[in-house]
Amino acid sequence: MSAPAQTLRSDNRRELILESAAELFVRHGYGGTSMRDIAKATGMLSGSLYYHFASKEALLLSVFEEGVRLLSDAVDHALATSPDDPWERLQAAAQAHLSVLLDGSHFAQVVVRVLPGDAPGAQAELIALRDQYEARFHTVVDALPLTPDTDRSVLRLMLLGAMNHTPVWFQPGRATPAQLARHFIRNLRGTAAP
Amino acid sequence: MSAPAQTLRSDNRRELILESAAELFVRHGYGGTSMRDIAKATGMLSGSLYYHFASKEALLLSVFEEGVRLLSDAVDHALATSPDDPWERLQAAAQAHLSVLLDGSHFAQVVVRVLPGDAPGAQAELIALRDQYEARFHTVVDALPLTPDTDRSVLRLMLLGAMNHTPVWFQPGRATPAQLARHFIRNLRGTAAP
Amino acid sequence: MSAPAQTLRSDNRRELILESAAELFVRHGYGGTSMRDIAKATGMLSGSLYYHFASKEALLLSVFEEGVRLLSDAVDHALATSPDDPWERLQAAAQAHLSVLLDGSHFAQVVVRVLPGDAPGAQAELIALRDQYEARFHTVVDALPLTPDTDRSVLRLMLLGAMNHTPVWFQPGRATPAQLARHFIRNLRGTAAP
Amino acid sequence: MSAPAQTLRSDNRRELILESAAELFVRHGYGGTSMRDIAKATGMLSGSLYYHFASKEALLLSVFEEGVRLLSDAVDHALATSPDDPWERLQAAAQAHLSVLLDGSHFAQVVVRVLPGDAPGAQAELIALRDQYEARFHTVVDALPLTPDTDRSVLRLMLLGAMNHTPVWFQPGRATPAQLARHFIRNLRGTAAP
DNA sequence: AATGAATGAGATTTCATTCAT
DNA sequence: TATGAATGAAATCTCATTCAT
Repeated sequence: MSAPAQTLRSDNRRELILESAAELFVRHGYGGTSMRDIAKATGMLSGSLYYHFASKEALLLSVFEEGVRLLSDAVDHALATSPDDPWERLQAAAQAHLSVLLDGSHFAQVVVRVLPGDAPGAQAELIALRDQYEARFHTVVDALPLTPDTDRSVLRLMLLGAMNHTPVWFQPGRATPAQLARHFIRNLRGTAAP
Repeated sequence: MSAPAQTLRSDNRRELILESAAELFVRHGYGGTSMRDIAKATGMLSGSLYYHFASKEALLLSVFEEGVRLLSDAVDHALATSPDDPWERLQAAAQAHLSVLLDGSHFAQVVVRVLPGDAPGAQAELIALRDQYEARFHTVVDALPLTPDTDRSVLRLMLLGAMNHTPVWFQPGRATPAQLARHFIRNLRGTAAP
Repeated sequence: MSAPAQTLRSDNRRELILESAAELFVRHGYGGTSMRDIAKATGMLSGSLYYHFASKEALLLSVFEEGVRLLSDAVDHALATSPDDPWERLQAAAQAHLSVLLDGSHFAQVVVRVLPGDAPGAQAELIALRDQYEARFHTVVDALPLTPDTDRSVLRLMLLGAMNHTPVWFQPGRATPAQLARHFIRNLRGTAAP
Repeated sequence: MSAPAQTLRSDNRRELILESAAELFVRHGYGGTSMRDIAKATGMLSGSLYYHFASKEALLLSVFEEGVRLLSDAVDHALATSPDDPWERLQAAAQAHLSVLLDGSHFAQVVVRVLPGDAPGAQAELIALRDQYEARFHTVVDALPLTPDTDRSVLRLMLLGAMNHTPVWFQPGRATPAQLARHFIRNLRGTAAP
C-alpha cells in the first residue's frame, strides 16, 4: 500500500519537473533555460533534478518524447475513428495535431519549438522522434486525390509548417483548433473565388 | 585612396562578425551560441567583438535588422515590379521571401529561427521588426478575391508559417524557391482533383 | 549532534568569506579587490562565492552591515553602562568606536574606508547604514554643555573624522584605543596651555 | 607664434584629462574609475590618453602631484604671510588646507580620498608625496604652546583627520572653509563651557 | 528523495594597453 | 595628437554537474 503511494509521489515529482521544463523550453528556448530556472519553477534545488534526470539533454529528451507521445496518440486515435474520405482524414489528423498543440500542452509545443540543432548531443534522437511522428502525415497526404502536378511533399510540409507556426500567433478566444484545422484544409483545397 | 580602404576594412570586420553570428544563430540557436563561438568563427578574440557590438543582444539585433532589411527590400522590389493580379502579387511576394530565405542568407533565416522570447532583453525590438516586415503580407492578402467565408488572417499566417518552415527541410537541388512559391500559391488556390 | 556541526561548518564558510573580503577591502579598497582575490584568500574557487553571496556588491553590503553591527553594539553597550556626565559619555562612545576600529576588526574598518560612491549599486544602502550608526554621536554631542558659539555639528564631524582617520596611522604598540579616546576628548575640551 | 599655441593646446588637453580623472577618482575611487570613463569625460577615446600618460597609475600620480602642489602652495603662502602666534599660524594653515580642499578642486580631494593601497604600483610615491606635504603640519604643531601631557602627534593627526573628512559632508552654502578652520582650531583650544 | 555546498569550466563583459595610421 | 581597431588578460557571474549527507 505504501509502495504505490511512494511511486505516485515520485511520479508526481517527475511530472512536475517535466512540466516546468517544457514550459520554460517553450518560453525561452532550450539554450535560454537553465537547470536552475527549472529547479526554481519546481520548488526544488538544482542539484535535486539530477536524481530524476541524468542531464539537461536527458530532460529535454524526456520532454520531447512526452510531446511526441501526446501528438502521436491524438493523431492515431483521430485516424482510427475517422471515415474513409482522404481529405476528411487529413483534416482529422490536423485537428488532432492542433488540438494538442494549442490546448496549452507545453510538451507538444516543445516538439515544434526546439530544433535538434539546439542540443547537439541529442540531435539524432530528436530528429528520429520528430520523423517518426511526422510519418503519419506522409501516409495521409499520400492518400489524397491530387492533380498530377501537385507535389505531395510540398503539400505535406506546407501543412506542417503552417500548423507548427500556430503557437506563435494563436489566441484562445478567437478560433478553436478544430476550426483552424478546417480552415487550413479548406484553404489547401482551394480558396479562390470563382 | 587610403580612406576608402580603411572604411572598407572596418566595414568588412563588422560584416564578418554579423555573418558568422548569423550562421551560428541559425545552426545552434541564440542561446546555443556563445560570443566565443562567434569570435572563433571570425578569427578574433571574444573581447574584440565588443568594440563593434555592445552586447550579445545588440549583435543579435543587428543581425535581425539586416535580415529584415534583406527580406523587406526583396519583397518591396517584387511588389513594385509585379503586375496587378492579386494572386500573382502574392506569389511574387512569396517568391521574394523564399528566395532570400533559401539562397543561403543566414540573416533572413535568423529572422524566422530566433524567437523574441529567446532574448528577453531584445524581445520588444525583435517583435517590432518582425511585425513591421510582415505587414506587407497583410496588405497583399487583403487584396485577394476570396470566398466570403475565408479567414484572411488564417490564410496569411498559414502561408507565413509554411514559408518560414522551409529552412528546416529545404534541399537546394530539388526545387527552386520560385518553384516552391508557385507550389505554395497554387495549393492555396486549390489542389483538389476535380 | 551532527546538525549543529553542519550549521557551524556552513556558518564558518560564510564567516570566512566575509572576513577575507573585509580584510582585502580594507587593504586595497573595494574596486581594487577582485572576487578572485577573495576566493583565493578563502581557499575556494571564485564561482563558489556566489553560492553564499549573490554579487560582489551584496558581499560588500554584508561586510558593511557586520561592521556597523559591531560598532553599534560596542557604542550602545558603552553608553548603557556609562555615567551621566556628558563628556564622559562622549569619551565612552569614542573609546568604544576606536576599540572596535583598531583592534583588528576589518569589518569596522570597511565602514570607514569604503565610501558609498565606490559601489554605485549599493550606494543608498551604504549611506543609510552609516547614518543609522552615526546617529548615536548626534545624540551624545547634543547633550554636551558647550559655549553658545560652538557648532555642535562641526564638533561631531570633527571627532568622527579624527577617529575614522586613525586606521591610517595607528600603530598597536604606541597607545591604546582607550588612551587615544581620552586624548581626543581632552583635546576637544581644551589643550592650550594657560 | 604657432609653437606656443600648440603647447598651450597640448597643455589644455593634458589639463583636461587631469581634471576629468581627478573628478572621477574622487567620485568613484581609483579602482572604480576606468580609463574609458576618463576618456569619455574628456571627449577622447581611451587609447588617446596614452599619448599623454604612460599608464593609469602614472595618471593618478600626476593628479596626486597636482593636488599636493596646490595644497603645499596654499599652506606655504599662508604661513609665509601669517603672524607669529603659533595658534594663529595653525589656523592659517588649516584654513589654507580647507580652502583648497573644499573650493571644488578635485585634485586636492584625490590626495585625501585615494589611499596608497588602492594603487599598489604607485604606493611608495603616493606615501612620499603625502608625507612631504603633511610635514608642514608637523612643524606648525610642534610650535604650539601645549600642556606637557598633550601628545602633539595625536593633536596633529586629529586635525588632519578632521580636515580630510570634510569633503564627505561639506556643503558649500552653510559655512566657509575659513569659518570651519576657525571652528576646528577653537575646538582644539577648548570648547567646554566653564 | 532531496539538499547544501561546492566545483570547474565557461559565459558575457570590461579593462588597461598597444599600435598602425 | 589622436583615432580606430584590436588584444589578451582578467573581471564578474552563470552553468551543468557532483556528492556527501
